[in-house]
Amino acid sequence: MIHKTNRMYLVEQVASQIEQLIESGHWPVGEKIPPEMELMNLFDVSRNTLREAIRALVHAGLLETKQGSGTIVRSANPLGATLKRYIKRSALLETLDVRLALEKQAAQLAAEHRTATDLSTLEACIQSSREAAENGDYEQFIASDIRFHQTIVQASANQLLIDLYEPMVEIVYSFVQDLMAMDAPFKYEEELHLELFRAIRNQDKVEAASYMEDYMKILRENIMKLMED
Amino acid sequence: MIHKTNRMYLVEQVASQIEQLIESGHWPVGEKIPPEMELMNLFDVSRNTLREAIRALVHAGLLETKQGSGTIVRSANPLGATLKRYIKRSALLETLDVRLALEKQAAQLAAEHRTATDLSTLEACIQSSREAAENGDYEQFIASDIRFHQTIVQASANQLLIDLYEPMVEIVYSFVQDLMAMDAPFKYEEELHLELFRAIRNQDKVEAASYMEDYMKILRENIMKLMED
DNA sequence: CTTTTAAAAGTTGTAGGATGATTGGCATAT
DNA sequence: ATATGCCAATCATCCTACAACTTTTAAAAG
Repeated sequence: MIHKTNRMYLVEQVASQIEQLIESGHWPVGEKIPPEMELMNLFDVSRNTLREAIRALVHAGLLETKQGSGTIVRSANPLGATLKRYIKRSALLETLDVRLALEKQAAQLAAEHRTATDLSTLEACIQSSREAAENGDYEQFIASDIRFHQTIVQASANQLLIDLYEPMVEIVYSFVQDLMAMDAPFKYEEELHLELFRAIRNQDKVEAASYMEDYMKILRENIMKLMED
Repeated sequence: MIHKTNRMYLVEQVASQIEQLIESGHWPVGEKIPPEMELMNLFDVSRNTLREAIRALVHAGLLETKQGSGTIVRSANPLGATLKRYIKRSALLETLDVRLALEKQAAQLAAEHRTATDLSTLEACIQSSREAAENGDYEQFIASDIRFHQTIVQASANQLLIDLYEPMVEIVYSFVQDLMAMDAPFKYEEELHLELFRAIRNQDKVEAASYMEDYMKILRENIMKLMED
């Protein structure tokens, strides 16, 4: 059996080399990459070929071009941009269900793998959320609540789970923020967060999942209430 | 507050128009799209601009170009290709945990929303799996098992969940298929599948989730056993 | 008439050059 | 020191040409 000469076109070669440079950190996020002229010489391709490769990565969310200025690395995670665009067009309630699925699993895994650092971060978030709720500070409240949940997902030590969760929670909270801007009342479910924290600390998977489900149920109800306006 | 004039470059305009044509089904999956010359006239852009747009969609997995032949629509789901590439590079056990998360949630939602058609499809899959297991027919066994689980996810009626699950299960089963090709013994957990089916039919969310978890545990153990070689 | 072969047309891949649009920095003038 | 205008750098778009590959067509051979 002779393999079909799976020819790799120049554009693909260049694109995957650039991708490699980004993911390996040789071209750090936020920094400018060399101008087209240099890259043409570096990869020894024409301008068209190079630009097609760059355009592909721009569309994928890895790069960002600014006419007259240059091209910068926007992200090192190819999944983020695509997922975010997709989730943005999905129904909020569907997104919430998926978030529940991921975060419930994350809570169970976190109960297994949580480190001392994770636990202290979680405690700090709860503290910060309480203060923000008392002061009526929306922004700080949302920020520390996000960090609490992100910490749980991070503690799961499952990179795929982390990468899927990240864009999802961004979208959900941007909705929430829009809604809250209309001066809606909000209440911090401190006891629930504390119970969840304790379950993870005590490595009790079942309890952790259960409290997470309770929290999501309340969040869902709150969002639906807010959406009625 | 003056908004930054978010200028939309030609390439992006063309790319998003093509995306639209694909997602709306005007350019069906598997069919050829018009050649570059026609598209240049259609969108009134130069060949370079058009090609950059097409290249972006090729990289995203929506299109596929074949030199000398033409360009065909490869997929109407922008998420699929990116996710698949990503999952392929993830650890199998991490992927399994995420799959468990999604499918457990799917089972609960399916218990709520399942239709009569879903139920009969599920029954047919169980029947087909049993026959395949008795005859030792690997391919049919895997095919009908996949269809069983896909049907559950479809029955959840959550499009985001479906789109996330699809590439995941493909990767997992391609692993399984590779492993099974080495003449490994396999056993069909019929009773478990039946219980899961009954729970969904009876709209018992808790039972459905529980049986799904049991199944995933067994699948995980089997895969780990196979991977030891 | 059928099959084989070769030419031609069609299509995407790559190259190179030219011009327009935007940005950022530099030098000049106030 | 600040403001203005000029200039260079950089990306965006367009154009033409040729190469590589595929499909179709037509001619040639049997």
